[in-house]
Amino acid sequence: MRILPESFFARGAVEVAKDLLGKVIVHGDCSGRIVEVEAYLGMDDLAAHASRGITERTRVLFGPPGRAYVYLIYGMYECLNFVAEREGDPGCVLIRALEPLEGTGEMFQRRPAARRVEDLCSGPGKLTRAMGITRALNGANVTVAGAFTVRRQAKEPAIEIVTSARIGITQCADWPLRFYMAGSRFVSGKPKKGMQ
DNA sequence: AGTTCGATCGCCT
DNA sequence: GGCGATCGAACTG
Repeated sequence: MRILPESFFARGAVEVAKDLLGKVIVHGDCSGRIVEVEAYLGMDDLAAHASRGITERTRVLFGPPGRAYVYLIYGMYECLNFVAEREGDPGCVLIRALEPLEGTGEMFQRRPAARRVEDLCSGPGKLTRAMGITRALNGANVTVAGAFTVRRQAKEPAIEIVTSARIGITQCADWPLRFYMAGSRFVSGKPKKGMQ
């Protein structure tokens, strides 16, 4: 698998978000295929942290692309984003769900509440816990060889992308910036019968 | 210095 | 389908 270069991330957040579907996040011995993402834009997107301007927390969003933006939500969960756009231009992609590939034993140890593989990484807070991704990785460059990277498989299966509104926000709630793989059992949400 | 509330999850009904 | 847990960032005075 090849590491995605910085140029992959140096594009519009929506484009990067859609193209990240099917790519593989590797952290240590664990890896997972991205099946659900959300795009967060710049100043006009009031749901995006970057819309409030540069602060200690959001600084990495205004830096070079291909960096991890990891922050704490609700006092207990971490969320993983990858910075998009060119340096100085904010925009990022929130990773919402993964299909676990390698290291599932380690993932179950970190998330004893998960009963099935489908529950391991089916949400932004779940996947960071399962993969062992914390704020210590905030600002990390994922485009260079190391323990934390995003990769492209040699043979990428064709995927169908479904678009919807983003989840759990109040501002700009109707913007169609959530993307997920059609038919995947690993996306977040309720285990209802029928599709989402 | 104090307050508000959030890009969530898991347990309960 | 509702709600409690739990804490840091950002904003107010």
